[in-house]
Amino acid sequence: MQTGGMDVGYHHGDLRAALIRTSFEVLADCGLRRFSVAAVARRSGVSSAAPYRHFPGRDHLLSAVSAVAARELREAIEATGSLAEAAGAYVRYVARTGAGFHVIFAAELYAVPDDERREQTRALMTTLIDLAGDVSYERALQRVEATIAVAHGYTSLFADGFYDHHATTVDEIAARATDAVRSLF
Amino acid sequence: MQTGGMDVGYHHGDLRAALIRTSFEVLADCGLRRFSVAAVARRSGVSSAAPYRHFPGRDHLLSAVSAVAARELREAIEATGSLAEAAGAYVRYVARTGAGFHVIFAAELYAVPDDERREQTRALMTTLIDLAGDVSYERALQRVEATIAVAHGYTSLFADGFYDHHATTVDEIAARATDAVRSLF
DNA sequence: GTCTATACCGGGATAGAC
DNA sequence: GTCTATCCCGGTATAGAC
Repeated sequence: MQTGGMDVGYHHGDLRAALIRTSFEVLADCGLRRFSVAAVARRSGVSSAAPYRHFPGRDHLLSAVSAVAARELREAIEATGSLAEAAGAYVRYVARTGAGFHVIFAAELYAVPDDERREQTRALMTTLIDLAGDVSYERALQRVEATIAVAHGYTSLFADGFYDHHATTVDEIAARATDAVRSLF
Repeated sequence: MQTGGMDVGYHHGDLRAALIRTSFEVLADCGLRRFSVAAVARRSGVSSAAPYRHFPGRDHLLSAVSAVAARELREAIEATGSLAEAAGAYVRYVARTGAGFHVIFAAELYAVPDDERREQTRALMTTLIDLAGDVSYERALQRVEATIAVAHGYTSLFADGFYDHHATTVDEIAARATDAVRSLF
C-alpha cells in the first residue's frame, strides 16, 4: 500500500488514508450504527465503488479505523502518567474523533484478520496495564477495566446528549472521569 | 390501548404487548444498531406489516420499549437501598433484557412525542436522585451521573465481549460495578 | 387486526469502461 | 485508481384483500 516516495499523480494522492480520516467524521456524525461505506465515499468526494479498491468491505475499513484509533489513543494516554489521567485523555480523544472503545473493540471486527489492528489494540492494552501500578496482573487488569468502564461510561453519556441541558464542556466531563477513577484506587 | 377485559379473539390477544416483549429479545440479540421492525415482526410470527397497526414506525416502537424498560429498571432499583446497589441492579437488568440507558435515553427518541416514555424516564431519574442522599441537587445529579457512567460502562464492556476470556458472570460484573460506585462516595 | 403484495429507498458489492 | 452503471438484499412503510 505504500506509495514508495513516488508521486503517483492520481486524484487523491492517498485515498486510502483519506477514507480512514473521513470515517472518523462519519462515525462522529452518524455513530457506528449508521456508519456506511457509501457515506464515507460521498463525504470523500469519490464514487461509492472507489473504497472497494482499498478495502474488501465495510468491516475491513472499520478495522483500519480501529487500528488508527488504538494507536492515536495509546499515544494520548502515554502522554499522561496515571490511569486517572488516561480516563480524561480518553474522554477528550473520543469527543474529538468519534472513535472510542466501542469502535476499537467492536464485536463485528473479531472475525476480521487484520494484524495491524490486533497489534495496535494489544499495545493499547499493554500501555494501560503498565499504568495500573505495581500490582498483580489480575489486579492490574481489574483496574484497567474499571478505568475503561468509567471513561467509556462518561463518554457515552456525553455523546448521547445527557449533558445538553447544562452546557457541559468536554473538559468538564474529562475532569469528572479523571476524578472518578482517582477515587477508585 | 387496554383490551378492557373483553376477549377480542384475534390472532395474538395482545400483539402490541407481544411486539414490545419481542423487541427486548431483538435488542439483546442484535443490539440497537441492527434493531428493526421487520426482525421484531419475524420473531413474533406476524407479517412485517402487522406492527404498523400498533406503532407508526420504528422509533415509536423503540419509544414504547424505552418506557417499559425505564419502569422495570426503576422498580428493580427501588428494591435496593443505595446508588451502589442500583448500579448492580442495572448491570443485571440490562444483561437480562438487553435494554439499558442507551435504549432508554436513545438520541433518536428525543423527537418522538410519547408522554408515557417521558413520564417513565423522569420517574427513573427522580428515583436515582432520591438515592443520592441528603446533598444539594447539583451534587446529587453528579453522583447519579457518576453512577450511571460506571454502571453503563461495565455493562457495555460485558455486552461487547470484553470479559469473554475470563468466563466472568453477570453477578461478578454487577458486584464490581457496585464496589466501584461505593468507593466513589 | 392481520394478511399478501408492493413501492420505495439506501447500503453492499461487482463489472467493465476509461 | 476511479468512474458509471448495475444487481442484490433488506428495511420502512403503504394499499387493499380478507
